[in-house]
Amino acid sequence: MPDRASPRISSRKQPQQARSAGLVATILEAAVQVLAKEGAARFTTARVAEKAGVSVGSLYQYFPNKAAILFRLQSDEWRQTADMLRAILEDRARPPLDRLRALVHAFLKSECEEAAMRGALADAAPLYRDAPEAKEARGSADDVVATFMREALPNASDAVRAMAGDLIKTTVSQVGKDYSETPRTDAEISTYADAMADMFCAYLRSLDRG
Amino acid sequence: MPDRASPRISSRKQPQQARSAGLVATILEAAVQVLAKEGAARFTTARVAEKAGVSVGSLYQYFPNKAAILFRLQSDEWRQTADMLRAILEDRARPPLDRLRALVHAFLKSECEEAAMRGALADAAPLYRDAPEAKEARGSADDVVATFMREALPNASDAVRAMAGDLIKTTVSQVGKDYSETPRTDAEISTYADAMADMFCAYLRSLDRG
DNA sequence: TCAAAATACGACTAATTCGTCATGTTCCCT
DNA sequence: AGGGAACATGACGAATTAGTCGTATTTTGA
Repeated sequence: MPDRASPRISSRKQPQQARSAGLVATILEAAVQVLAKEGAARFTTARVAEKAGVSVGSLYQYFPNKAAILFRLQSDEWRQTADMLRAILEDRARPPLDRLRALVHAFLKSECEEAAMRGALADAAPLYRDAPEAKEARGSADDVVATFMREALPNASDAVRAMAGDLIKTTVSQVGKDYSETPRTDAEISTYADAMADMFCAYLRSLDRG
Repeated sequence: MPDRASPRISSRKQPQQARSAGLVATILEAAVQVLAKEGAARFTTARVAEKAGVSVGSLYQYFPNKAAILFRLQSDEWRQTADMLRAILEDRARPPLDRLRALVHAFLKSECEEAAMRGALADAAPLYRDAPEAKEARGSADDVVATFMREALPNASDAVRAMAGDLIKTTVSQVGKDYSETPRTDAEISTYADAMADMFCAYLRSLDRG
């Protein structure tokens, strides 16, 4: 239940010359830094512009509003991790549960990197999450998981598969966010990932048996 | 990474006459409604005061700032659900895994009630979560879970028990929040709770075996 | 070369918000 | 009854913020 309206978030205009393309990149980099260092509450267009060494006016020429910058950052994150996870899940050479374990490790590790920025981005979620563009993005991971679950649970019903897939998806994503809120060593991350993977594997095996 | 400082959040003064005690109650009720109906972004002291039929000045006599109201709401929630969950986990008459299942059901159901208000409260978390008072509250659930894990995993090592307890705690809490973000029927909630409980049970059984 | 298009600038406005304080009202106790 | 303490009021100040717009500068292409 964020801001009243869900204003458009799409790009205002596309950069056409080289300098403006660079400017957009500069703004996004500055946005990441402001978000990580100052937090969601102090993330303002003015601060981003200043950090980028650019005027607010220029900023608003390529982003219609503040939410658009945040959405763009979130979008880029999603694309990046989605690609990574898809590559793991679709590698049919490995047994399904192996892939699941690899996925948990990769995801948890990725969540723990740039944790400050990701946390602040989550804090700012109310500003962009209700935009129509954001809703579309959510649905894209579903088919990949569904395909995977058919391989992992050949003997289960569709309903069970859907439920299990949903549960794993939600668990990995939400627990990952929570876990990454405090700093962790690589060893800790790996141990925790193994525990999560153990849990999923035990669950899927029990489902597949009956 | 919320607001710069973590200002005091404790009560400014205690109500001493009956009318002011009632006033505090009225304010809290109004706060719940504003939070649920308007969302975190539009939760302001002025709006709460208006909804309560009270002046801002009166509000600030019992709450030092806006965060204090939010923290109080969150605090009350925590106390309430913590009591409920403790009662379930400590009922030694039932087998541990039964209790765990009951806990998942109770928690998920509770999360899905007043979901709008709880969601908004979560959105506002950056405002109060770094206050010292909030940090204390977190640690209280740990012993209950630890005790339970000793019963549920008599054959496992302490390290494994701690990890499993942490994982279950985090999963229930985080997945519960995520799941309750969209409206659910009782049947859906129950099915999902069963799936989660199945997962935990399968995990704990596999841990206890080896 | 030069005009038009694209880009960059930053002072400014309108709106919103938190929290205070001087003043008025109600309650309690003797 | 009446005096002091507790309580209640709401206009107001100070601060912050999102986004605009008229102007200046740079690039492009003919």
